[in-house]
Amino acid sequence: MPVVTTPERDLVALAHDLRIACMRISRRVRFEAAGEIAPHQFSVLARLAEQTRTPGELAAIEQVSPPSMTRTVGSLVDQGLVHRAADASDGRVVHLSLTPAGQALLKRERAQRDAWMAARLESLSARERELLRRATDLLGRVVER
Amino acid sequence: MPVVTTPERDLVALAHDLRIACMRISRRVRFEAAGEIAPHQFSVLARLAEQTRTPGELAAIEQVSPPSMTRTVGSLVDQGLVHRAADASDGRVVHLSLTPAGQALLKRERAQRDAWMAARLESLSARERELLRRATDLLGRVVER
DNA sequence: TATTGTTATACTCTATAACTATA
DNA sequence: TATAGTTATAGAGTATAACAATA
Repeated sequence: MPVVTTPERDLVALAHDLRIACMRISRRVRFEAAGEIAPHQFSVLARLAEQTRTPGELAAIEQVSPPSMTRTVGSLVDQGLVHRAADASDGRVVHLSLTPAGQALLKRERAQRDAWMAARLESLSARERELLRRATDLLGRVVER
Repeated sequence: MPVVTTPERDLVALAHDLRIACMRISRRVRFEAAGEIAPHQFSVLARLAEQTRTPGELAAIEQVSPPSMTRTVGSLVDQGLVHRAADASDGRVVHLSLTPAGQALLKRERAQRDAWMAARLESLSARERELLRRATDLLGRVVER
């Protein structure tokens, strides 16, 4: 029986294989380069590294309820990783930012994850790395909002 | 100031960007193609689709404690997605497998995830898809055990 | 009255320790 | 005595509902 190859079929097959590859890498990074804090805490630190945010903003970005974010932030504050600051003009608002310890921890975690990934790529040829370089740029472009 | 580019630096930069791209895709698949069951339940169904396994094997593979797996499996059994069977010769052992409903649910979930990914790739040219095809194969080879 | 954030309470997933059944 | 699995209990993370403070 001949294999019928249509563009649609190719696309779905590629989508499947690519998704599996990405999710497998993601899973193994989280498992094998697991660090000092939980994933949801890491995620919040990463958001706060971009810019100062309020609890409400973080809850929306991370798609959790405000009470959950209150709890997560509270834990990070207790660990000395995040700083709470009052707003100058609106007494309801809280501004959250990373402490130096929070910045240092985030940097360590990221280095650990990058090291895991780099170790997988070490055996590749220059040509293969160039292929992945271009594929990475393409992926970034394709999934951006 | 000239940019100094060493092979090591390139490798780490690629590892970082590639890791970020993969984890972002993984995250968005889980968020935006979220289905009827929780991620840890999905993961167990996927393992049981490969082959019949015992609770202890699943706990080891998923890196959770045996009691946690007992609970997860219990929930899946209650939902009619997984079947428990006694071992013929060893009364302590339990064999777990997917029910038809479990197989169907797993198939639906995977189709939903693939559809999300395929939608991102739709706008790509044939040349770009070929690039991703080769990158996907490379990734699979690089991270395999 | 609307908004921001927290507290009250409950449910789920996780873990360690203890227990049951079997080998 | 060791192994496979479950039950007992407790610790996080999450959710909805109710509350406090502020605009």
